[in-house]
Amino acid sequence: MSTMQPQKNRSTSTDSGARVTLREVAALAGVSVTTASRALNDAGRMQPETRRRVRQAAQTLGYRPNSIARGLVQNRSFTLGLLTNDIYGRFTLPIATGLSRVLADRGVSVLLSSCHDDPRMTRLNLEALEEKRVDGLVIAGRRIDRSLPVELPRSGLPILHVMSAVPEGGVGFLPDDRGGARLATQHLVNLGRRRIAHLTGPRGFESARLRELGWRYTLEDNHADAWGPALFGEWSEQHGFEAALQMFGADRGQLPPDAVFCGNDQIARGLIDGLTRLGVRIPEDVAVVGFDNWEIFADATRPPLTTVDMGLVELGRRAGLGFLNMIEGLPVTEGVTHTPTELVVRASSADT
Amino acid sequence: MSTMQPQKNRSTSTDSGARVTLREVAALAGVSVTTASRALNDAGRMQPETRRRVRQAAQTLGYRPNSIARGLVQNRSFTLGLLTNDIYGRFTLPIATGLSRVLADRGVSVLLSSCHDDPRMTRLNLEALEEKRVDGLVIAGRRIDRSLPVELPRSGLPILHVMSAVPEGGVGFLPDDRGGARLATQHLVNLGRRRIAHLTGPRGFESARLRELGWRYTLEDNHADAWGPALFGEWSEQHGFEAALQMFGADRGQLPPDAVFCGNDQIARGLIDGLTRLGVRIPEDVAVVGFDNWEIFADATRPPLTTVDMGLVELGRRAGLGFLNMIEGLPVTEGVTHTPTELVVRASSADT
DNA sequence: ATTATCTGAGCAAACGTTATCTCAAGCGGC
DNA sequence: GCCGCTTGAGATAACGTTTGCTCAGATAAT
Repeated sequence: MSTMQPQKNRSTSTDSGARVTLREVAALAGVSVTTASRALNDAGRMQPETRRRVRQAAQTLGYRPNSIARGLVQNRSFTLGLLTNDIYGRFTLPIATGLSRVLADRGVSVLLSSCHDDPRMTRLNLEALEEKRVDGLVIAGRRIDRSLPVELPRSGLPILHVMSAVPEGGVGFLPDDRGGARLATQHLVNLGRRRIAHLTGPRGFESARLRELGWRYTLEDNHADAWGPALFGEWSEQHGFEAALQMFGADRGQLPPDAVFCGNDQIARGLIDGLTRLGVRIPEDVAVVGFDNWEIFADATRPPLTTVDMGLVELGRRAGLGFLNMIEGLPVTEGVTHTPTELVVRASSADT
Repeated sequence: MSTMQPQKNRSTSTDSGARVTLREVAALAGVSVTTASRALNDAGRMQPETRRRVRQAAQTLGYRPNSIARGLVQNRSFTLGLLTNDIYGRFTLPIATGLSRVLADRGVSVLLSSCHDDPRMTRLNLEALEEKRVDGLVIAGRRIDRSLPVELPRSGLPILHVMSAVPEGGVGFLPDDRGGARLATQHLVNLGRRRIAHLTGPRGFESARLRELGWRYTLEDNHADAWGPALFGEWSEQHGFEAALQMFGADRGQLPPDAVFCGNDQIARGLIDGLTRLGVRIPEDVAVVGFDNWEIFADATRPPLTTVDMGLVELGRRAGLGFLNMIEGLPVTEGVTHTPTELVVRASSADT
């Protein structure tokens, strides 16, 4: 055990721990604080030489502008609040990555608040974000048809919803579930498969319904028949595993599917396990495509799984751009924007 | 498309969008700003009645203190920077949860910066955190024997390392890998297993080495023999799957193990898949224990997997407490603190 | 020459708090 | 009735920026 003192250095000349302020930069450059400020911000008019001198001084002293002071006068915090109920961050972290990728260059950082569907926690977090005067709020959920238990604050604050229900008149970004399903299904059609089944999560999930629609419509577009109706169930390996037996096990008086589009990678994983056990060959007998591109699953199946990537990083990026537009008063697409998905082809749907 | 104007309301009397300031609260309560500030902060001496009146006024107006202004004068931002290279957030998000759980009550929020092992990104993020004047920094990695590619900033700033290498003289929090391995192994011993194998990740990982040590020492403590040396390999299902064949497939002129302690849940998953295929019964013939309690795996194995939970939320909590102590100049344990793990017993090691 | 315009730069006032003094009133002790 | 002490509260100066205004000198227009 040892005691560490917090630093309490109100700048005394050359105290190395103390932060250097604009005043010191100005002094070194031989200009006023005003001029120094303008020089560093590329604002105002001035002799190029003066600007250069100030820059040089800032460099020498290792000056870092104090974002707090700047925030006070500009009434901004250069901060975006990310409120999420995602515990393991499967969705939230890629989105956060995309967000900061566009925001970092603009000096905006992300304040992460995970409230575990706990209203008290949510309120506490929201109050903290409010006091920190975040420049905007991103509400990130886990499913696109539920909203967080959150009473949204003062009007005028830019708010974006991602991976969650978007309220009337709100701005939101969701992955294009239907489009992703189309990509997957079209891919299977293109491979020459003609008996394409769909195996997915609970009917109660909007995502499941949208993916089913994408599957069905794509088949229609191609004048192909579906292999039976979609099999709704749990978002679990168990569900996929059991479906394998159901589709191939007993004689159903019907040819089994030659391709299965699964609503997520877990289901696909279970299905593949089940099929493998039954001696069904993948992709020769049945091609399998998943959804999510959760690599821990997609790479673990044998063979590796072709799957739809939701492009969550890109989704975060777009949300970030939307946010930037909002705080600058530029036009922003109201309502829901669907961001593109991408098919990642692996061996489970290889051309045979 | 529609245009949304940013709010630009410098408080004009009762403009509903404008933030209410302390001045207005003070006016309503009929006191000076100074007094209002003290009343709300439980500071100074004053008539209880006065304090009450100010509180009431603040309540009425929906006053939220401006953390930025407060930060400027107190030279704090009430913000903690969390720098991580974890992409999917498997480790980082639980840690962040633990962190904010203790920090939220103290008004401290978490600024998330994920730098993907990209030095440029890291520097950019670090600069942003520096300009935001974070009160401290938590460096969160993915493995305990590597540090992030990061040049740490001004001395005096509290820095904590979690799930990453802790530099000389630094403060760090790591899960107790060895202790977790002991829990797992002792559990198997207590079940009466006598031929306990260990199947884990690459030797190059400190975690793998520590878990192996915990396994070995626990066996020694119990005067039990190990079932062969530990099998190091990949952190993958593949590795577990192949090990199953190796242990049980060919005749090795040796009794197979009656228990396997795996270095992580993926390996355990692969092992169980392999064993099941070989017709080995779990837990009757072989008990299996994993490490990580990654529920997506632990619940997917059949039977469900007994595994060691690293207690990452608790780890985050402790790191948060450490941070609070540091900024208050209280004693902090230097060096590495190992936080407790917990055994989560499921059917794969049920008593038979 | 005289006036208008432009240029480069500084002064001073914000921004919303907290912190350091100051001060008046009340009160008990002598 | 004077002195010290406490109590309650306000005035004022920070904190480190940005920004509107001012202003002297240079340059261009009349």
